[in-house]
Amino acid sequence: MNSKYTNKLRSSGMRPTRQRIKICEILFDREHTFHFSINDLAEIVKNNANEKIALATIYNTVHSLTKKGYLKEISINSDKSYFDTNTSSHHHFFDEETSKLIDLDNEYVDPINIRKNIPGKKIKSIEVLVKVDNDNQNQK
Amino acid sequence: MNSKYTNKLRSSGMRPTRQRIKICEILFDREHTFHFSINDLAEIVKNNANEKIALATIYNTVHSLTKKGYLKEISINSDKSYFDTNTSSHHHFFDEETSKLIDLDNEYVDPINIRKNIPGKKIKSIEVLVKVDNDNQNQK
DNA sequence: AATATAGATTAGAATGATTATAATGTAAGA
DNA sequence: TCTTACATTATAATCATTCTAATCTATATT
Repeated sequence: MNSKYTNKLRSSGMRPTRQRIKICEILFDREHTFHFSINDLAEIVKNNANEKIALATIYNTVHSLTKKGYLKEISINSDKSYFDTNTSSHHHFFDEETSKLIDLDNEYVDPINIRKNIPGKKIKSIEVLVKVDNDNQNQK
Repeated sequence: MNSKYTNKLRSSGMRPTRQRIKICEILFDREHTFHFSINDLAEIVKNNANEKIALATIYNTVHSLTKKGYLKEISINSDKSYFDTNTSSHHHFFDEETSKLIDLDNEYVDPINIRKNIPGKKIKSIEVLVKVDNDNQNQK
């Protein structure tokens, strides 16, 4: 049981279990950034892995990876959580037709200056969500 | 059965029922913009109204008002929907400590220019979410 | 004003995402 | 190899939301 994720997990204080390694391979052995819901991931695990992983384990592992900073949670829709393997601060397009997320890297958006502040509060993040829809479609 | 909301509802193609008028009064008889979850609203209805309104009716009415453009849905948390009586395009602070939304009017944010586009897609909205937390608190 | 009916409300059941539980399994240090 | 703290698992529980089917009502028609 060895994988390039064994150390990554261990050094983050997570025991490198079979299930976690498998999930890491699915999530991070990719060319491009990957947006997914828990359900998407559970489907991939089911089709791809040669062993079952309990849904609760998938939830736990994704949440642990998020807490450790290897995944980023994104809130677009209220009915489901999305996660992103691109953990850098960046923005998103959300395609209303397909309900898919597309990264919008910082280089395409000028720095955003907020000319208001809330007493006693500190800005933790600034993120832009650009909703798009088909070009040839009428307003709803 | 008459109210300043009777015509507003009727002219939007919604029958002015007792329940809808009551909900409109709760939502719109306010000085300031109001951010709420369905649960918040249901609590207010329960404490404030002298009649029960079924939860399903509250959901239906809020969704109808949203569809008609009198409310705006905001996605912050994946576990709950928030709505806003300020339907103009504007941005938000989200206080991570209290889980409360605060309006961030456009005047405090410079126009945002997106230097990327998706073929065949048209931008419908651009919104900024600024997450804040207590100033004197350590990073998690 | 009385009637008919399309649309609205209702209570409760159903659904779907997520979390909790408690039993069993396992990584890793002694 | 043993031990044990942590993980995984199947299942049940929870919570927000939606569906259903019965009842009600606003309003157009008589």
